[in-house]
Amino acid sequence: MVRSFFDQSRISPTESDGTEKIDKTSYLPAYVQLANILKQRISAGIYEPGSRLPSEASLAKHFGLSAMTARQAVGVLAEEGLVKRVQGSGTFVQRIGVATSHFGLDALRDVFMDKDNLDVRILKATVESAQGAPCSALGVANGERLVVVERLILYQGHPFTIQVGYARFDPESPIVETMLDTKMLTGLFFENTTSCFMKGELRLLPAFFNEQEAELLNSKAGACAFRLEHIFYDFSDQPASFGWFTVSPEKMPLISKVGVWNE
Amino acid sequence: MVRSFFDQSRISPTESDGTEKIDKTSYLPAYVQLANILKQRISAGIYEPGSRLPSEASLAKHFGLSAMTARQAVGVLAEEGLVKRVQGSGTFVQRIGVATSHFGLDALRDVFMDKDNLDVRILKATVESAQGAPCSALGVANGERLVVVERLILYQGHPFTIQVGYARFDPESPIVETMLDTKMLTGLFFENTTSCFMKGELRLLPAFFNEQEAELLNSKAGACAFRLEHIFYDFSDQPASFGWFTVSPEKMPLISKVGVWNE
DNA sequence: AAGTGGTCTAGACCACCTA
DNA sequence: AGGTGGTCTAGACCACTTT
Repeated sequence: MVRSFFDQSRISPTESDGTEKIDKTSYLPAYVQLANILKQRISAGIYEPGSRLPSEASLAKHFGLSAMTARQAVGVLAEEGLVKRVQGSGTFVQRIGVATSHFGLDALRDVFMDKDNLDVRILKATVESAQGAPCSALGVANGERLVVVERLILYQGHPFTIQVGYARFDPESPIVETMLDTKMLTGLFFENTTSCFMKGELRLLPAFFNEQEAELLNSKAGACAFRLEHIFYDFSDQPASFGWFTVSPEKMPLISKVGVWNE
Repeated sequence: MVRSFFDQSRISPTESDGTEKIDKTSYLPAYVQLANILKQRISAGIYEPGSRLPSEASLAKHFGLSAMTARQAVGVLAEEGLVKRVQGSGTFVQRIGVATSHFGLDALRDVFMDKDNLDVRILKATVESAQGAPCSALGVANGERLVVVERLILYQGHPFTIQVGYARFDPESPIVETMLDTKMLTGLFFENTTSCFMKGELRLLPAFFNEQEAELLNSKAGACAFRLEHIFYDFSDQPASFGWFTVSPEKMPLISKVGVWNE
């Protein structure tokens, strides 16, 4: 059997003796303690990938908890993707793999939240005829007038990203008002403002810097970059705004951990 | 006041009359029904961004539910990022923005799960001297021997992605065994196999196809692509395997929806 | 002190799967 | 039929924030 290389003694030098208890006086909630015990057992190979976890009822009984608390513990592992619940059947240990993973825009959020160190320069703010991607993204006829705004966003004094934004040209629209606001930092596409959008769609794409972008962002033309496209919809579900951020992968690393990391 | 363009009458043509009830005979769980009511109120502007949701206790009372059930409903919105809970203070409606978002590798998962339509060709399987990225990623000395495997993965008969993988050369290691297995599909980096890794780290990068990749994947050299790097660690927390997938953005779209989409 | 989210209990019933 | 996860109740106490 191939797995003989990975028998228990080799897997888990710090063997788990099965005597783990829940410390009800601990500041750590019981469900977190149980979740940690389960994680440790998974990482030690006691619960192998593909196998079934003890039922929530038996966990509750064994650890002296109520069923809801045991369930909450299993829920932690389920949210982390370590385990998969199947109604009527059981909870099964998942094998780790590249596809069970997701990437958050934490780096972007951290930068946008740190308002004190943010600065914005308007590179361009005009009205143009619609054509190409913005035209189809906003669902407007070719040649219709669109507001175009380009911004250079600096973080801690250094160029961070370039944003390009399009919107239908409507003098009464507060979207256009906001787009043309020079204090754009407190404007669209950031959490810290009064937004008039209820939903949006983001798309992450690989791209490379053109010469202008490379110069503005202190990079090299042709270097690879992320392009984060965004479409926001207004209250009548019409696409109201389209645009994208261009940012280098160094400034927005997309990293994801899978499996058991905290033991 | 700028928001005058967005007063209630304009926001919500299908006004919510506040008479929503929980149908306890419905097949839809009560907490889902309440979550939907809350979402609708948010999308209708009844709960504006930044404002506080009714407390879980008052929701429970108003809708005739127990506190736990009301809490579960609010939890749905919290998981979706529509709302943020602050202990001791309340639950607040979040404004939508680019940074409150995450991208899953659904497309990759769908392909890797559909084993019937998958095919793998080994492009290369050799032992080389370590240098460069694989060398530092695996934490081995320059010049140490590494197993290198390159695979072309086809989906429904068409080239889908190229994978390159490195591992320390250890004749006894089942990792190497698995890497050199020509039936690699049922091998490493996929969920549907016996894995000997307990944790891994993924990194998503922008890249472009080189000539070989472009030819194998029916694309053009210089076209932008995603590069999904992966490092897996063995039971002693040593990096055991390093590699990456190269895949075109058309075949692995990374899309994320934010805000209220189901009304 | 009052209100809020966070945890927890000891039950209960249901939908689903497997034997 | 029995086991499993999924939902739900009606309480309780705690930690934290606001007043």
